[in-house]
Amino acid sequence: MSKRQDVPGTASRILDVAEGLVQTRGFNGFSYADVAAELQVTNASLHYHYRGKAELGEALITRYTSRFGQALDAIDRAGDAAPVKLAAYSRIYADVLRQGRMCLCGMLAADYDTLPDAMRSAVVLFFDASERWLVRVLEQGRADGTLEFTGSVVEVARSIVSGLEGALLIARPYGDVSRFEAAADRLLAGLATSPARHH
Amino acid sequence: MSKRQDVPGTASRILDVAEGLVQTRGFNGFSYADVAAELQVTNASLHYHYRGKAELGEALITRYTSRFGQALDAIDRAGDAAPVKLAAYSRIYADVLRQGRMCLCGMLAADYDTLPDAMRSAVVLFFDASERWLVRVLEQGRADGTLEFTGSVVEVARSIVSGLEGALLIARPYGDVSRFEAAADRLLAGLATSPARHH
DNA sequence: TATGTTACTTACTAATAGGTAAGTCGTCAA
DNA sequence: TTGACGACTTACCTATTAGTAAGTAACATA
Repeated sequence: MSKRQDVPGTASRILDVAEGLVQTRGFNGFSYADVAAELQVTNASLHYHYRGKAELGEALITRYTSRFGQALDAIDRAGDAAPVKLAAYSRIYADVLRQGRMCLCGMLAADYDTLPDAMRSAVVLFFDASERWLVRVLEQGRADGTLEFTGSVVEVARSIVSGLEGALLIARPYGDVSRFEAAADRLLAGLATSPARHH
Repeated sequence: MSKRQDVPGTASRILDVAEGLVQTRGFNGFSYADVAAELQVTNASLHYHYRGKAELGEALITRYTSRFGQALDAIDRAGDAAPVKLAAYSRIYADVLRQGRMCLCGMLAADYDTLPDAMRSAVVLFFDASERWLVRVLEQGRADGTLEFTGSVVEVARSIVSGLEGALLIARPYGDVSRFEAAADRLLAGLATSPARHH
């Protein structure tokens, strides 16, 4: 019933290594051999767990999206005001950058033209899910007066996603987390009402 | 003294093709063979004009940066108000997207970890040049009252660069130029004072 | 104890990668 | 007209790519 070994299991350790490689080098910037070498298994062993690079890529996005969703759920459960939720959201990105990584799906957005169809759809689903969560937070914040903005909620949600992804993208060549933080803070500061005005 | 043929010349046609490939597929998503096939020359001919992929990449960034600089000079020569200049700046990005492309240096920012040193420096120079131009425009706009913003000019300039690059990045999976435009408009609308207030 | 099943390995393969050495062919200046 | 030069091509080469076929050792179940 349970796995023989409860050390993570090769399938998920393959995902761990591949995830890091995609987030730093892109989907066309790593090979099965890179993953195999780091795990000290053979190339063929990877093919046992994931039929091909396309399937590995799909599994990568699926797991990443589900973990991201869990992080968003955790933010929801904390039950803070909308501006605090948005700050927590941007902290997810900052943490990725602190590991010297790009957002997995941001990286794959750059590689989009070269991706197999199943991966393309999965990337879009990630951004859609992010957008839906942000829309809910923005609506909450506007309703309770903690957020203030012009234009549609969807447009604001999209500009947050693209603003944070862009800030990640540009911060990496400069190796400078504070560059990301400054951009993220500006982005979100433009939405929050001054604390005095709340309620 | 002048070229035998004034049809573009192979060296620059190589750059044209490679540029398109990098902007759509990334630096690790194309090969010398792809470029050679499209130009109907041999692989070895590319090596004659550019010693290796690293040198080709460098030439690509240098030309792109210089063309970008020319576009910025043209905006300056038009002598419009700062908000108009910023709109023209964002139009450069929109035009790239309309060709189904990512900004060359935005794409290379994603590939950054895999790039040779010379290419890395050149990418950073591109962003620095963009930032310097934006800083001048922002200072001009603040001085003449056409722009209004909190925080340092440099931070605003950086948030414009990363905001536009991110909007490009995310718009491509959706194949939707209007997604970019909406984000770009929001980004710049937050800086302009209402026309009535000018001077 | 036979029969699977899981998680691999060894030993390949064909295609593609970037790159090189040596030659060819037309043009041009002396 | 000769010889140098620019712009290539032919013919390689080696490493790496993703991927496969067949086997095996360890365990589990009946």
